[in-house]
Amino acid sequence: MPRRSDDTRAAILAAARSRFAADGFERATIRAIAADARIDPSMVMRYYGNKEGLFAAAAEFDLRLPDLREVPASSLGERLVGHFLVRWEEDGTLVALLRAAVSQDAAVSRITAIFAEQVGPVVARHAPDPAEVPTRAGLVATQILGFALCRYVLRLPPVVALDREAAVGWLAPTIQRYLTGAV
Amino acid sequence: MPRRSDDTRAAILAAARSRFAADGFERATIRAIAADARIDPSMVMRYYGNKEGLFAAAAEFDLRLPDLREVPASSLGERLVGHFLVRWEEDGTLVALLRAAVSQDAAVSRITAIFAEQVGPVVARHAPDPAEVPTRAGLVATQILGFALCRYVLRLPPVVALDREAAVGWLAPTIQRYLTGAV
DNA sequence: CTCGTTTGCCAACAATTGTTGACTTGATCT
DNA sequence: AGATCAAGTCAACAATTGTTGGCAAACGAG
Repeated sequence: MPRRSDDTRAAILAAARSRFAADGFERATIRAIAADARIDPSMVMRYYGNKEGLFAAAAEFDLRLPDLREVPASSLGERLVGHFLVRWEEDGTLVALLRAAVSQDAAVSRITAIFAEQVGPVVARHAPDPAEVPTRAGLVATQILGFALCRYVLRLPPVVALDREAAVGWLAPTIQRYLTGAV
Repeated sequence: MPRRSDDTRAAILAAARSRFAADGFERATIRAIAADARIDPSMVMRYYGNKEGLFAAAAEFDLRLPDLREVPASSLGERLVGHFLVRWEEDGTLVALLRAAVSQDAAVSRITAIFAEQVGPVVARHAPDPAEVPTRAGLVATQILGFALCRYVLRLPPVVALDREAAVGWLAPTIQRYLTGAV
């Protein structure tokens, strides 16, 4: 059932995502988030319990990986990298997670879970050997998260300068090999 | 000339590196660092000015990349990845830099500088086209930093589980292609 | 309308933080 | 020995933080 405070809750969540993404967990203060949402800081506590609860709510995230069963195995890397790039840019949540992860165990668990539960199955469907699935998913994480780190958090100039096409061109073969390449 | 306080200064720096690496910039408090070094917090201020000054001193870092001019171009990736892994594990400074980078502009500049000044020349010596050097160095950064992030900061289980040999086996071809591969 | 519940704001608390200044100890040099 | 200066200790400040409880207004059910 819809509550009268749903707008406020949503405003808090949106402000929290943006602040967490921009400043990380500790530097994003509840007072700043509340100011962005134009409400009193105490409302945040009422609706989300405490700062960690707010983060947990703001860090809810679905990669929305498409169904790749009909995609030829050889263009898997390309499709995956393309999807990641789009998803990363349209939703700041992943950046918030990444920024918070360095000091927030909850964020680490969330990232771990995302790669295990959402990327894992895709890998499982195409990896040569089931025993290698976690390793391959982990390797995919190293390249995808590393690219996101350099592009959206560190903002290394040459990595920021890459357009989407070039980024896919460089990263896709890497992901492809981590998914299906020989050990 | 050696000062009588050199031992104290070194103890502060060591404690700072370890705390920054373990907790990140904001959660590593001066009080905790001083306690580790068994001195008064005010000594930190006296010798390093403020917290940022302490971090700047603690984040001094040299990759110590070996001279790779005589290495055959084809085993460049392998040598580089191996060196990175060793360096990363013997010195916590890089992890401290990585952890601090999400909220500390100084750390970002330092990482940017390290890759531009220390990795850049290696790339320059082997890249087909000089114009591509920054891009290629940036790509190397995405994979190397991504691996370090997943292994030492996030501690993703499958990435932690890789032994050095396996890690080199997986990453070396990626780095090799970013260094010398076709665009 | 009336009552209870929800929503919101205000002020304040306790803890922690980086940082500062005054004071004491100890070594070094004349 | 006495003077000088670095090295170290102690206590406190000012600001910021997450968090709490009380109170006023708005709403919805009866």
